[in-house]
Amino acid sequence: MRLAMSSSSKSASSSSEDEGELRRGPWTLEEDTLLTQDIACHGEGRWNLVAKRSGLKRTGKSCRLRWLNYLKPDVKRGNLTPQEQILILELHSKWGNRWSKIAQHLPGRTDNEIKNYWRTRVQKQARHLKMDSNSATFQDIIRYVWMPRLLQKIGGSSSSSSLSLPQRTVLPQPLNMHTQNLSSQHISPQPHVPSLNQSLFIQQENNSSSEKSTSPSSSIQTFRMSQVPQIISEYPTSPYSTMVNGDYNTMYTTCYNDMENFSLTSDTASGCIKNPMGYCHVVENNWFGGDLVDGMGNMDEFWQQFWNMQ
DNA sequence: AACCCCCCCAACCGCGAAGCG
DNA sequence: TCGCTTCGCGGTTGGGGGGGT
Repeated sequence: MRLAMSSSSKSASSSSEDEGELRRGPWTLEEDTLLTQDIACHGEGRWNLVAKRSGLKRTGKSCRLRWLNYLKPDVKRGNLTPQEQILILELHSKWGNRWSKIAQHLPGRTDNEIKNYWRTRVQKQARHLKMDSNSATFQDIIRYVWMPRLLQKIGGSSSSSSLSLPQRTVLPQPLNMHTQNLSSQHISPQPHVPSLNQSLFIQQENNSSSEKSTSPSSSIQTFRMSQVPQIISEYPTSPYSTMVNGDYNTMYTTCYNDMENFSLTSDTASGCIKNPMGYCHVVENNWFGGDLVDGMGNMDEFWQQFWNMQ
């Protein structure tokens, strides 16, 4: 606990805070009550005044933060719903780290909470992928992996959602044209929700296997994830076809050749491969446990399964 | 049971913007 | 216009707790 101000702390006292020691650290129930009562009587704002008037040995700043992030009645507690997560991902791609602006579109959620979500969940995955979370490649992963996964969760949930996506939300929609090919599959995607495999993986028909991972001059084709839909639609008979024929023994290797590009190859080996061009992930076809609709409690679980495949 | 490690999130900090006399 | 105060934002920190060994 760091309730008392440590003597080494620098900006402990500023201007009008000389009388008595300022408290820091976690708020007590008594402090919460004092603050809540004061705001109930006098309203928000003039936070330094609130701090003095209520008798709290806190800075106005601290009072404001406590109220806005915790005590305010409409602050929503608990985990972010998939809908909220999608909204955050989408709005962040649009506005970057404008947390308060993003928070305005999530009623009851604070900028602090959204910022924490981004740092602890999203940036963590970027770190694992050895990517900059702002890189185009990682943005593509969010759009073509993460968001479809969340959409599946929403679509797969029978409960009605209280938060609907705004009209402008651009849903990931690669490869919808292949949905009809799934009729014989165990995969049963929700309407308009491409399955993860559909979204991401394309299979190389001539399996030239292991040397791909060691020779940068092999037939690896490199493209951005966002190009996948176009590539497939433009070259339906190319060496690549969508992975819809259910060869569940095939291993897939996703090779990130650099920060901006990646290539997709197939391989029969398992494990993690380093190739001279960069970092490779070997992903088993059934890395999602077979049925894409079932069993994914949350995105952490999703990523957990992803990394367990490494 | 004890210890360690890591993650989460509440709270803090610095700084620039806005407001005001 | 200036200087002071207040507000609000984004980045960072570190305590608590859960999970693993």
